[in-house]
Amino acid sequence: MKDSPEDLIVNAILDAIAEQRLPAGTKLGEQALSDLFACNRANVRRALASLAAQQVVELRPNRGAFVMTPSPKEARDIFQARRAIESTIARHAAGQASAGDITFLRDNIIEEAQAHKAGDKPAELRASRQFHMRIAQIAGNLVLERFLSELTMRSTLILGLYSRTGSSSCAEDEHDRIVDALQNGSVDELVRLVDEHLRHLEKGLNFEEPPAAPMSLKEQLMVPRSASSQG
Amino acid sequence: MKDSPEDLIVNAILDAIAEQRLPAGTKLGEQALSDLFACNRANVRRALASLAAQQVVELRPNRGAFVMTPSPKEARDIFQARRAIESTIARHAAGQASAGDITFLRDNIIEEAQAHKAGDKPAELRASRQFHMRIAQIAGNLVLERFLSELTMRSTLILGLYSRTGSSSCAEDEHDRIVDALQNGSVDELVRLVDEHLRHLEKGLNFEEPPAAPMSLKEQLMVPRSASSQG
DNA sequence: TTATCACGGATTGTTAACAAAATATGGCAA
DNA sequence: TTGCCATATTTTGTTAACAATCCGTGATAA
Repeated sequence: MKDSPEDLIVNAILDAIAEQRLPAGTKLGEQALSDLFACNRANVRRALASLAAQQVVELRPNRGAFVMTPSPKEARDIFQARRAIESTIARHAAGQASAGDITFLRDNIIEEAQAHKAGDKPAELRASRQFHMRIAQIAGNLVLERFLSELTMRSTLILGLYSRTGSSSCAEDEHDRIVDALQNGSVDELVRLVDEHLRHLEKGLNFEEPPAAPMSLKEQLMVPRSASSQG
Repeated sequence: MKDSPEDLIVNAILDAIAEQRLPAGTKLGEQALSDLFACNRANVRRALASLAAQQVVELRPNRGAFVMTPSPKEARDIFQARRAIESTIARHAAGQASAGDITFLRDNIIEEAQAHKAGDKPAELRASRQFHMRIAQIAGNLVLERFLSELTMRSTLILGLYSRTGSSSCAEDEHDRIVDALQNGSVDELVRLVDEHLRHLEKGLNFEEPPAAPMSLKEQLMVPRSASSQG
């Protein structure tokens, strides 16, 4: 069960993105990563290639690797894909949930609400993502589960770029009703709720104002004068 | 527009798999690949990491890379996922096809039929795959298009492992009717036809007899005694 | 004959050094 | 001060050599 150094890097980066500790556009330098994980650059390189294949990282030749910055069009595609995949997942998960699954989901909703109240954004995002992924596990289709894993990851990046202030709180009650339907085994109701939930999430996005992309630690501090608020 | 050596390797392997020139289980030696593509092993390694992230290649530590051998369960998951994704694609493609799209698809059907008659399996598979991928392009969702690309690739591997003899010929007429519905813009009809088409494809699989996996050139010739037909 | 074990060749995994490219720095002229 | 250019440093890309592991072969013993 020992993970290869490459998997370690991949998972660490995915976790960081899932909790919005790594915002879109962040540069992922090879040296920095190989120092952090105490391994050689070859492993870092393979890890970045894997992440690039999952569209979570952008590989610019001779420039390096950057956390992907989804465009509005990509955001639209991703949520459309999520509706397609999560609807199917819901259809197959309905009535399949064990008692343990239901307990997990109920607890998860509480956890997310508490994190939200406490202003702990990483914990809130992690919980929300776990909610969707757990239902995918219940459905039992590993392919759809993997696709959704990728899409929720990219959704987190989108949220970080385009979400309106405080728009994620409306989802709490929806998660509750989804578990109700999941437990009752009312398929059509469940599918409807999931689809609606995702539409609400997408509606909470705002593509008007620019992405406001922070690039790296250094660039966050050393902003070119014109973009600074100071005269 | 110049491709990096890594992309070159990835695409070459994907093409080979799509045309069933590389059967499931084939070993992809690093030396062999770096010789073939006249590049260093580092690039080969990154290419294999990308392919592994797409589940097209299996990376066994200290053993090497092998073309993925999908299990029956995986086959089921993959076709289930295809129905979910291609239904959605169909819904968004209906009525969106240009004249050029229709021409391409009609020609493609003829091409596939001719290849089938001529017994040219690679050409037939390539055409069939192009048919599905073109419709995905018409739908205009890059995420779903990429997912489908991966799924069709893996479907080809499944076909190579589990397909009954001559079960792929029934699909010709179905493709025709799909283009009809696509052209007419009759959404529900199109979705129904696509779903049915995929169910027929899946029904043509036979999981009873073992995969009969050829592993490498050498192993195809040097079969252990018990598996040989000669006494 | 059959099973086990040791050895040699081949393949994968790791590391370090080098080359090429891009970014950052500082100086110069307008 | 502002814009431009040459240079220095950093970072990515490439290559080769070395270490570790696995596979096939053949010898040995029951």
